Amino acid sequence: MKEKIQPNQNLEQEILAAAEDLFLERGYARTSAVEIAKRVGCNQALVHYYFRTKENLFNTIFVQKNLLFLQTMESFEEQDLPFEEMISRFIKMQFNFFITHDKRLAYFILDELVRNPVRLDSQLSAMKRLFKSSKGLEMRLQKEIAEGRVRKMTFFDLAVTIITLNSALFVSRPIIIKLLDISEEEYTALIKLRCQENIEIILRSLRP
Amino acid sequence: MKEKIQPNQNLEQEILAAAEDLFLERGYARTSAVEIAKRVGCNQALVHYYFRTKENLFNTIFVQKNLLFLQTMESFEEQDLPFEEMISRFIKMQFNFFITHDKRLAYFILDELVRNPVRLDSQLSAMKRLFKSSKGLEMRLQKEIAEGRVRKMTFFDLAVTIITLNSALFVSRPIIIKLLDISEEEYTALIKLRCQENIEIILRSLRP
DNA sequence: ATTATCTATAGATCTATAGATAATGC
DNA sequence: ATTATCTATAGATCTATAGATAATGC
Repeated sequence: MKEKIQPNQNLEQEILAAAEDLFLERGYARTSAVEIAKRVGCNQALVHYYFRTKENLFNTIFVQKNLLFLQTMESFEEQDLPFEEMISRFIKMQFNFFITHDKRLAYFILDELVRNPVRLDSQLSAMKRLFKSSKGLEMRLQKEIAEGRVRKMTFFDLAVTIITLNSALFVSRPIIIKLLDISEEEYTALIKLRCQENIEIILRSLRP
Repeated sequence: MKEKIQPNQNLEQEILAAAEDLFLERGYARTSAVEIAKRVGCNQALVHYYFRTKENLFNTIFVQKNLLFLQTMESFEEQDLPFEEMISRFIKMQFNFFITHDKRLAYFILDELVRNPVRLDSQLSAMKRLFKSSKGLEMRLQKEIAEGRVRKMTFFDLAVTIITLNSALFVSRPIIIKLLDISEEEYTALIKLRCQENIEIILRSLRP
C-alpha cells in the first residue's frame, strides 16, 4: 500500500527534514513523531531509533536554527561604512536571512523561547554572546550620538525597533496571507516592499 | 488531604479563571484539563461538566479576549484632533490595554491565530470588521498625505508599524525578563518607557 | 556481524463520559 | 427534584522500547 518514492539512502536526513518542516509549521507541542514518520513514509519507531527522543530531535533542529540566526547577526561587520548605510545593510541582511532560509523561522524561534522556559534558559548564554559581540555597534551608536549625527537613544531601543519591525511580517505570516487573501508569491512581494519601509522608518528614527 | 481555601460559591468562574491564566501562559496545546483542575483544587471531570470540551473552554476565552481587543481598537474615535495627537493617543491606548488587561494577551492571540488555521478562519470576519471600521482613519491618513502634512505611505504599512512596535515588548516578555534579568516591576517600567519611544518613532515616520 | 527497518506493545497522558454521592432549592 | 461534585474508567493518543526480520558491509 505504502510506496517509497526515493531510494532511502539516508532516511535519517529525511526524518530530520520532515521534522524540521512540521516543527516550523506547528511547533513542538502540536507535532507528533507519528506525523513525522507518516510524512517520510516510514515507521514511527525509526524516529526514535535515530533521535532517541522527540525532545532530542526538536532540540537538534532548534539549536541549529537559533545558532544559525544568532551567528548570522553576529557576523555582521561593516564598520567602515556611514552609520545610516550600515543600518540599512543590516536590515536588508536580516530580511534576506529569513527569506532565503525559511519565512517561518522567526516565529519558530520566538515561540519556543516564549513558551518553553527550559529552552530559553538553555539558549541564554548564546543570546548574551550576541549582545556582547554587538558592543562594537553600540559604541558606534554612542559615537554618532555624541557627535550629534543621531538623536539620543539607547542601544536596547534601537535593537528592539530593528528586530521587531523586521520580523513583523514573518511572524504574522499566516494571518497576513489569510487577511489579505494573497498567495505566497504576493506575500513575498509584500515583504520585500516592507523591507524598504523599515529602512525608511528606522533611519528617520535615528535622525537628530 | 486536599482542602478548599474558598467557599466555592462559583466554581465555574474559578475554573474559567484558572483556565484563562494557564492558556495565557502556555497556550492551548501545552495546557491540560488536569492542570486546570489541579490549580482550582477540584476534580478534572468538573472542567468538562461546565465546559463540555477543552476546545469549548479555550474558545470561550479566546473569542472573548480577541473581541475585547478588536472592539477596544474599533472604539477609538478622536477625529477632531490633530493627526499626530490622534496617533499618539492611539499608541497610548494600546499600551494601556495590554497593561491593564494582561501583558500576555498579545502573544496569546498571536500564537493561536498563527498556529491554528481553524481559529484564524473563525476570527477572520471579526478582524475584517476592524479593518472596515478603520476606514475613517484611513481616509484621514489620505487627507493628511494629500495636504502634504504626512509623507506618502499606505494605511497597511502604518497599521503594521503601530501594531508591531506596540506589541513587541509584550510578545517577547519572557525573553526580555530573562535576558535583562529584571523583575516584573522593572519590566513594566521598561514598557512604559517604550511607549514614549514608539510615539517618537511613529510620529517621525509620518513626517513629510 | 552490524546496522536499518518493522511489528507489537508497555506505559503515560489526556479527554470525555457514565454513574454514584453530596449539596441545594423548593 | 435538581444541580454540583466526585470516583472510576473507556478510549484515544503519543512516546519510547523490546524483539523480530531484512539489508548491508566485511
